[in-house]
Amino acid sequence: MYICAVITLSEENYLKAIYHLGKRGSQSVSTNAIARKIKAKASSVTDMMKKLAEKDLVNHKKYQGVKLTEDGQAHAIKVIRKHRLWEVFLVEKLKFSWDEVHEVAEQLEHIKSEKLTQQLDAFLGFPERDPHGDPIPDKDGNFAVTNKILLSEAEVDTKYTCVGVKDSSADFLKYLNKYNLTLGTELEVLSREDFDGSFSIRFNNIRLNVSKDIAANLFIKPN
Amino acid sequence: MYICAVITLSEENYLKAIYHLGKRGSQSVSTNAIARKIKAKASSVTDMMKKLAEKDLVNHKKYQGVKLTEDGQAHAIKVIRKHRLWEVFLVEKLKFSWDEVHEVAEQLEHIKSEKLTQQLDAFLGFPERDPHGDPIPDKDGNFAVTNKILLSEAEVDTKYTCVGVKDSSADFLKYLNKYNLTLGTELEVLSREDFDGSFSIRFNNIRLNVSKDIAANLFIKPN
DNA sequence: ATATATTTTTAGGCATGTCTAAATTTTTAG
DNA sequence: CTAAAAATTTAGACATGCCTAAAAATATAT
Repeated sequence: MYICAVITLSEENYLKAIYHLGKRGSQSVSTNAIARKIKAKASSVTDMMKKLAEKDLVNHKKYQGVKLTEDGQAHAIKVIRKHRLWEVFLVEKLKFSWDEVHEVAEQLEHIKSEKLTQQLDAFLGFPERDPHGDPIPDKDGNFAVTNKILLSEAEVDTKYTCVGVKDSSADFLKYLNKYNLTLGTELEVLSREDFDGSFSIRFNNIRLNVSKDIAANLFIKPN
Repeated sequence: MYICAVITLSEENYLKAIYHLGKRGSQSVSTNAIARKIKAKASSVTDMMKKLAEKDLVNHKKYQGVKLTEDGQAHAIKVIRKHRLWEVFLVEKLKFSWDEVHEVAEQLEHIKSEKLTQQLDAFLGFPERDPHGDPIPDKDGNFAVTNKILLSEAEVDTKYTCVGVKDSSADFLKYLNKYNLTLGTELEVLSREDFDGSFSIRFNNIRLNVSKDIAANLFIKPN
């Protein structure tokens, strides 16, 4: 068995960013996109890409962006698995609200212990999704995919179920809390305004107008 | 309220080391002692002591060692609180054995989130001791003290209860596992050999000879 | 008391991960 | 097609936290 070089906390954050930006690591990602995500300068990203390429975690062609290698993708998925498991733990066991978990999970996702991850998974009952509706990879890196769409892409006069959020910033989640729009809520799309891209929806017997920005961050699936 | 400067992971490890070496931070600790504990060179310790002194976490008199300030002690206790709470979590909830928890707790103790610590404490039922018998500080930094002694200091022909371990290295704990010598076990001290400092003890109806080294690492209290 | 040994500090160097400023390559627009 | 704009990389710098080697202070032993 081959000994995996130590991957630092910083490197893990880059791998995760590249994974998310490149649609699960399948696409090539630009230096600038990574810089925005990581909140670092492009030059810092280039430096790090050289290091990750050296470790065979990404393929880097000068001026052409990077793509995760098999190894890089596998590692990114491990970090994401830990992040999402910890989120479930925080909400289910420690009574955190879904808008409070992200920051803490960002720290916990870097804890290195195979046994910890496995046992945590078992303790939580092998959950399939985190509190934001995102799928949790299993120990082999496989995870469920749903035929989810964004509310902004929904058909009018159709019924859906809310299954996830694209943006899990506290502000967005607090908005959903305010209107009791939780995952699993059934909703009907009543109309769409061409002028501003806003939607009128009905759920729990209330009618709500949501802006284009809200609609572009809420995942739903047809009933 | 005053804003506490960020304390790095490395700084936290030094604070913890000084706390343990200086008998809960009450005594002055030498540079070399810290270096041994941290497994770093004395010169690195001096560098770090300057930084900690700058942040008012230790008092450092040149060539005279360091002592924790109130702030430094309070912070060390917070780290120790987290370390011990996570150990309880790993053993009670995730089925870790007491000889496996240390390394993982060393990572988890640095996670920064007041709420996480408080909720974890509550989730575990506000435990008073960790799996090795060490007291867990409460949120204000107070913790139980027991009149424990080392087996090596025990009276012959006296009955005691095993309440903790001084050294919690995996090797020592595995030795105790082997003989089923768990915390809470009642034992009788039968004799002590002047020649090698070993003890003969009886517990669970078995008789066992333990070396000086074992005796110097097992805490007991009189029944 | 003084020479030797030990401890501690200083000085200078190195890797990590970041930055700014300048140079280079690629993309876009006229 | 070429000039300007945008993206990317290079070069050089800095803070952190560690190191080695040498100097300084303290402790120990005869």
